[in-house]
Amino acid sequence: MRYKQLSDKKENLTKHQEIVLELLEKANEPLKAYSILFNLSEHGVKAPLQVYRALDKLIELGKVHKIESKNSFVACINSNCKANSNTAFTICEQCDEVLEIHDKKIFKKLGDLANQGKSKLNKYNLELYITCKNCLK
Amino acid sequence: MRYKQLSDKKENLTKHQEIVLELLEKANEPLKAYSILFNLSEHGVKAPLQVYRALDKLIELGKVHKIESKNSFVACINSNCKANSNTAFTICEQCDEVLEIHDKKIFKKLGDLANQGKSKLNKYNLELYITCKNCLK
DNA sequence: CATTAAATGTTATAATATAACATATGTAAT
DNA sequence: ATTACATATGTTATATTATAACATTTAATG
Ligand SMILES: [Zn+2]
Ligand SMILES: [Zn+2]
Ligand SMILES: [Zn+2]
Ligand SMILES: [Zn+2]
Repeated sequence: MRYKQLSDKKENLTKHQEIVLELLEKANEPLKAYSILFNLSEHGVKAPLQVYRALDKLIELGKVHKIESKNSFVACINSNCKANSNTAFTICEQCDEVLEIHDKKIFKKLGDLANQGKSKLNKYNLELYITCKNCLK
Repeated sequence: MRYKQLSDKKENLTKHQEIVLELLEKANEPLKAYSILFNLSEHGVKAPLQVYRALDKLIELGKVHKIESKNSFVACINSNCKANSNTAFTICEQCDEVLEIHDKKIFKKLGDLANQGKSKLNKYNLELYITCKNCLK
């Protein structure tokens, strides 16, 4: 197996992958690809492709998720997401806060919705637009 | 109240709205906006905006849904979707078949996932990537 | 018919994402 | 260390998706 260390250890992300991930972790909110690009222009990231390639890899590693309905990206805060691309988020429509849903049974729950067991669930993408508890007050 | 008939009766869609909806209903699969545009160029639809405006209205009416992760649009086959923009689909990764999920309790089920009842679910977008029962064989 | 909201037409442009191809770098086998 | 190979980078151009801005038209209401 090639690139064993690069694949298995998070410390061995490439430079671009690392700074994109760091930026997303600091941001604590979804960022758009071009916003990442502008933020990192001082660090040698000069073209959209450099951002998209880093994002693709980070998504593949489960370290970043894409929020499809916002064309935005967030750092994963759930160590269980390592090897897949499932995403489940709440998004407050008032304050834009985005939180990753933690629910150990979510895969089963969503699988049940799929087709009463006749089909096989591979991956899910769930976006719940809410009014968060702070904004409800 | 203005435009009462236009708002309440599906027969009173505007011309563009009607032909876009008809195309989507005939297609039986998700179509992209520009594919709709090219398909309808013979019917006087000549610019992206004309498609997007019709789609926006149809989505607002619940007659069309957007599949966010595919930037595609489908006609609603569920008469219950009238007044909102909730979407729930299965998407077969092998054959690309897209089906709208019918589940009367889905709103409650997803609401439970949101935040143990501390937040208010307004709208959901669920995309389940599956291998459908035909492709499993 | 005057008022108003909604819909259309049109041109331009913004925002998001990928193609294509050349070069460089890290890993493993000989 | 040389070769082979996969992955990563750099760069330019282009494709795809979506909206801004503004003028004009159409349809319902009173
Ligand atoms: Zn995660
Ligand atoms: Zn909020
Ligand atoms: Zn529907
Ligand atoms: Zn299938």
